[in-house]
Amino acid sequence: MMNKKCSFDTRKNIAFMFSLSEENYLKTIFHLEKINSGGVSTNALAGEMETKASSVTDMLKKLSEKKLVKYRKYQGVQLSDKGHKAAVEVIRKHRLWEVFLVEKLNFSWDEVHDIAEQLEHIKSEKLTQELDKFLEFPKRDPHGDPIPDAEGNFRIANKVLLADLEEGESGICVGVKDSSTEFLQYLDKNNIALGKSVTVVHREAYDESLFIKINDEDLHVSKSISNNLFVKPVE
Amino acid sequence: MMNKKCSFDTRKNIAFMFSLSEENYLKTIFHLEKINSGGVSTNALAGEMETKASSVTDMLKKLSEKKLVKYRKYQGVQLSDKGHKAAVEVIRKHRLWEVFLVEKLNFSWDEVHDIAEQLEHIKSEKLTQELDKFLEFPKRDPHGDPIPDAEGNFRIANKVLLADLEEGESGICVGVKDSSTEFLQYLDKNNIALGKSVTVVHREAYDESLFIKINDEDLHVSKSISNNLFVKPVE
DNA sequence: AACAATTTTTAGCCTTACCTAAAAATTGTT
DNA sequence: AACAATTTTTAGGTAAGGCTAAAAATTGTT
Ligand SMILES: [Mn+2]
Ligand SMILES: [Mn+2]
Ligand SMILES: [Mn+2]
Ligand SMILES: [Mn+2]
Repeated sequence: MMNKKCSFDTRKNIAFMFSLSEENYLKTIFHLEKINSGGVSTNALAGEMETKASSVTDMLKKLSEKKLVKYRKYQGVQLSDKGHKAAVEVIRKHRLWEVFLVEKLNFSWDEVHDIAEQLEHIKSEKLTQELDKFLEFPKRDPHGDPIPDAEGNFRIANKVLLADLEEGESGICVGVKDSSTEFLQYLDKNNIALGKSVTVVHREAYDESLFIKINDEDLHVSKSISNNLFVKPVE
Repeated sequence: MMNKKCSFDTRKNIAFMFSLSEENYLKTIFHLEKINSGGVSTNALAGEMETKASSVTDMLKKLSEKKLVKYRKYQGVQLSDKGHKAAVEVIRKHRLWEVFLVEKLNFSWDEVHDIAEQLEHIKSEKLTQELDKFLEFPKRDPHGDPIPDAEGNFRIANKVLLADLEEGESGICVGVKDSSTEFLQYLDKNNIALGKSVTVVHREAYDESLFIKINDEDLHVSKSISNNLFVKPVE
């Protein structure tokens, strides 16, 4: 018995199809599939969503009934085409709103994620399209993550972790793996920003820390830093 | 036992204080108080919210416990100072987002309300402030309604219904009472827009329809039109 | 192959925000 | 004042999305 309360989006949009919670699950499954491709586990999902495994199982059954995921008991879950499409749409909105906040409203890159978590659930296809146009179809969000186009296509980037560069190699900072306020503020503090060039001068074998040159200055960064900064290798 | 799920707004904002539903009730009570000042009835609220009186009673108890309203059984409800403040904040956000949609994203005034209904619930004080600044502190939304400032102060306007003008009197269109798509599209179709000057040429006594002059053209409008268009009387 | 550890599911509850039906209070009419 | 009509509240339920604790399935280790 479909509840009415649907004041918006009755017309143009098939949207309001998915609840806020469903959208968050889909998005998280999407992100986890990229890491351990081949079935996302209930526990992994519970960890990422900061909820309990039993709650995840409940939701997976619901998503499965709606044909958004392929789910076999005890065997983990995968997005269906329909689920994939829905997840990408949410990610597209999240990243567009992040660009809006930084480019138009003077937010810094460490302040936008939590607000985008809310804005990504606004239902209006026209809004998303017009926002995209207003922002002049940005290719990447403030953290260097790619923004899928209206058809859901990502342009994938040639990027590696700073940690994976060899001694003597250089790269351009193009993204962050960790978008936490803490990490982003560390980067700000040390004058590391997307677009800047960085060179690995020396790798300390014992702790895998790196001595790097950035902004013509020398900096010593731990593995936990180099492992969260993406660079586009130069040459 | 306060449920955690509060991923956003843990820091700066005391917000996430009110649920989406609570905010909608507060907003609706605010609007109804302006009409029948002196206690909003359960039924009026149920009608406006498209819900049942019993549901309203439930919610009024909750709002009352949270000190957002003054509620005495069978005696209707009034906003407390705290509730008033919360309602105004939601209305401020609603109207700012409407301005954003029209001014920046090429929406027309009949398309923005439903999207603003969603956006008005986004929690971030900084977002509201920056949006206000980005829009250059607009005083009115696309329908002519006043936008409260950050302190919650409305600039009230000198406006009357077109229906209340006498024969021979003129006014400038400054707002609409009915913001429905249908009414706004009627106005568009007949070239009536905010800022335009209108003169009452003749009032038809029988049906209270008006023969008006607008854009140098003659137009005959029914009472249900003249009763939903606000004008600022000239002279 | 057997047992232990871990993961996942089930069963049973809770809260929010709705609902219907019935009871109670208020209001209107004679 | 009495009765009827209307409004409002109460009582009891539902669905979504959480939770805990216990049961079941899978995985790892000997
Ligand atoms: Mn983000
Ligand atoms: Mn989210
Ligand atoms: Mn509106
Ligand atoms: Mn609303």
